Amino acid sequence: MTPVDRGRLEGDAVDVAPDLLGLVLESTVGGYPVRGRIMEVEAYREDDPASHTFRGRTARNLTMFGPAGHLYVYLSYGVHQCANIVTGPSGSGAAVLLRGVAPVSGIDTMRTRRRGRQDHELADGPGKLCQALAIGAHHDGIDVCSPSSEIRLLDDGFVICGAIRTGPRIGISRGTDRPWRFRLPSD
DNA sequence: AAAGAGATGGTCT
DNA sequence: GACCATCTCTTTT
Repeated sequence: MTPVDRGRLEGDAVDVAPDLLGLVLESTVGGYPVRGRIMEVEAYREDDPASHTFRGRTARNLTMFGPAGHLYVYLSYGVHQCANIVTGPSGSGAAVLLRGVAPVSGIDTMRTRRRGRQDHELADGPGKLCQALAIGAHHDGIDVCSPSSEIRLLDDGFVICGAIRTGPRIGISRGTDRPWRFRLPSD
């Protein structure tokens, strides 16, 4: 279980996105360690009409224009938090949306935070994984490559079995032709 | 099994 | 004032 090197995240979001599959997202919020394996992601970049950065810098999307390896957190539909890993060279306005993780450890904490749900639906959506890992707006901008961060990205050497599935992104109305959604089998 | 609708608030036009 | 990078519950086939 080693930290992910920032250099691995500095490429184009569309190339980095499938490389994030299988990595481990860890949260130590509240002193409860929780780990989930990244099963589904989507790439967003500045030249992309579906991206928050498409129309340039704003107060909200500033983190996406910053250095790779930081967390971009935003409020979706006024209800749910969504978390992204910033990618690309600094200033490129790109990130990878974390759409789903599978519990690796701390599953009891996840059950508490997502009371009433079956284990397979603890973190199988962008809003759900933020609930399960207790990721909030105050985590926007934190460095997931730093050992001292509450939210971290780790590599446990997991080897992907089977082909990565790709397809159009979910929940958007523009840029739907870009097949920038990536997921592991058995999600 | 699939489809529909409400919640709810920040962001941008 | 419109538009959401969603989730859950309810209703309909």
